[in-house]
Amino acid sequence: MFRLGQYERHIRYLYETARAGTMRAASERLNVATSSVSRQIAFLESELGLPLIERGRRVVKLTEAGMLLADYYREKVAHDEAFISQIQELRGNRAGQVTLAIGEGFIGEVFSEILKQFSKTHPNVSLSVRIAGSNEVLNAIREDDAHIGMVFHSPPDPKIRSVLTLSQPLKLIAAPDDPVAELKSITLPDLAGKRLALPERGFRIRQLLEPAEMQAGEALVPTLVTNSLSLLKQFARTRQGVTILTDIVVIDELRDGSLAALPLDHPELETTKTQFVTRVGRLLPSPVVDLLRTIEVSLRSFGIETKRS
Amino acid sequence: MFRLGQYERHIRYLYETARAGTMRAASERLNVATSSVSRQIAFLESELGLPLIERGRRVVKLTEAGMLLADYYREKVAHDEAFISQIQELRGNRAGQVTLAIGEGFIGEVFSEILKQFSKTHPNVSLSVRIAGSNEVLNAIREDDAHIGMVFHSPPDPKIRSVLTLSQPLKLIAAPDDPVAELKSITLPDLAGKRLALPERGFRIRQLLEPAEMQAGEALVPTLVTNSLSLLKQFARTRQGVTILTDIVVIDELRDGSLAALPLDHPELETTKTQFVTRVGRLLPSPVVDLLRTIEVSLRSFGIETKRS
DNA sequence: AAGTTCATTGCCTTATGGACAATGAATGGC
DNA sequence: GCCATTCATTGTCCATAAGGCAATGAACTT
Repeated sequence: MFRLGQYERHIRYLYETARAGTMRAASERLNVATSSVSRQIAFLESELGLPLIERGRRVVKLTEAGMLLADYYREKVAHDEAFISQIQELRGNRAGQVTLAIGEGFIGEVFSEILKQFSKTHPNVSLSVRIAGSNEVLNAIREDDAHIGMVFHSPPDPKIRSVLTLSQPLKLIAAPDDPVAELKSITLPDLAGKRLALPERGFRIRQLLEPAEMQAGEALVPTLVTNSLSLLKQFARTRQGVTILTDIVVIDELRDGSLAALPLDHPELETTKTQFVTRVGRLLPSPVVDLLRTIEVSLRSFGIETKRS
Repeated sequence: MFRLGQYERHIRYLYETARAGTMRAASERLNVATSSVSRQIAFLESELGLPLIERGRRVVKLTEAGMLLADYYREKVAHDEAFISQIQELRGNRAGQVTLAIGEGFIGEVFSEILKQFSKTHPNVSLSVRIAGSNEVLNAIREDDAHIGMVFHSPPDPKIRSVLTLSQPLKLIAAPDDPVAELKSITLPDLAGKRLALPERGFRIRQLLEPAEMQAGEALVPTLVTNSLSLLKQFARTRQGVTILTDIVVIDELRDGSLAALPLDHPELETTKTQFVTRVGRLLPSPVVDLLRTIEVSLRSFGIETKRS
């Protein structure tokens, strides 16, 4: 099959010859010998099986086929330029795409504030945010379907690297006027009599609670089990009972005082983390690095401690 | 100054590598040694000063810059193709290749008649027709694997341009001597008692029916579910029951009287379209444009309304 | 007709792409 | 957790296409 791409040089020589009027002038502008120009054009003609210039005159004139080629070349140059300017933008980090995969419950005012801020400083970067369960998030990271993942206490994984860690102990979440909200902290056995809402088994929170229950010899008996984190919040806010979540999930409510949080007195539950993760060995485009930095700075400014890792 | 044209080969290798998944596979398709592919890509990266592929994984994945290059290359190839067809025309023989990607169910006597007609007027153009599901069709268009796609009611997509639209309301299809065939039109609730055959979930027809069912408060309970449209037709023709399709799928049977169609009385289902689509911004080789015109004219002569768009 | 001004051709040089083989790195099977 | 595969990279050598130079040829000027 005929590959036009092989002939870029040939076509350029033809084009310059047409512009300059003679091969000699073209060869000067191109900084090559006239013989080269002549040869390349002749070769192109033989490949196409069509004459491209009308010979035997003082100034070179293109045939119809030659003009088609010239038009083609002009467009190609324009196309190339457009592409190069895209690359330039990319070099300057001015453009690109960043995809995030975020565990449920992390989106809220704080998070959208962060994204808003990033969009302001990187107007040409398009952001894509996908909400998913922990395992889906990790999978998206492993498969490079997302640059950054945000998950709660992900288990170590040879393909996953944690780049930013927030200490996010599990806490008891209650309405501010609930009597327990007065306490400094609370233990699992203390929860025995309380009405409790928990996420479904399969949520990482449950997976962390279970061994702790075993250890404390106290099985938690939830009144409500749901896969909706906002239902859990509502359960507590409307004083139906209490629930167990982390700060960042209820940060909006903590700030406006519609919910209160108190530490759970249990070593395993106080050391849980929320992590921003990427794939091990993945080269991150610079806008992604910028976003990570933005996240770090913003969280700090919201009073949330972060740790690089 | 940086001349992109010098790197046609390099970019092609990169592109094929991305398509094939590994350099090795690409090198086979390109009929060169893997080492060449590796070298050319590495060289291109050093010239651009940007990484193009993410190393150290089983299947090669392009970086952002790599994707830009792939897009660039696709367009370049399309551009080249268009140019070559111009040259062919100049030579006098209208030759070339046109590839179609067609949703299942659209092939029938009418369609093969159209192709036959086109072949007669363009004896040197080779036609390639690929039958596929809606999503595959759209993908083939996005990747320039096909010039023209034919799909049923495709959702808007920034890379897809609809060039020809046929109004193709969903209709109830029944045998002509089935009592329902006497009606002027029918509503979804009217179907309650009927034996019904439907395509599998995942077919666009089902995706359109579902919201309509919700809206009508009437879930359709199919007797038969299949991924074979001809089985659906047969189901109706042999009086086992009725099905839901569009005119063009059963146009042969409507014309010879072995099936009847009546409108479904539902706003969403009466406005569905069948579309001929191309990639946005693709410069179409002239035989492709000719084929589109042939399609338009032929459909008209078969009494099917078309609308350019 | 002679002198310019180009284009073409022959011959040699050089740079680039490619083949092949060895080495390294990562993955999947058992 | 180790071994076998499967790729990718690197070194060495070779073929070839493009370029330089010089000689030749063709067309236009005066």
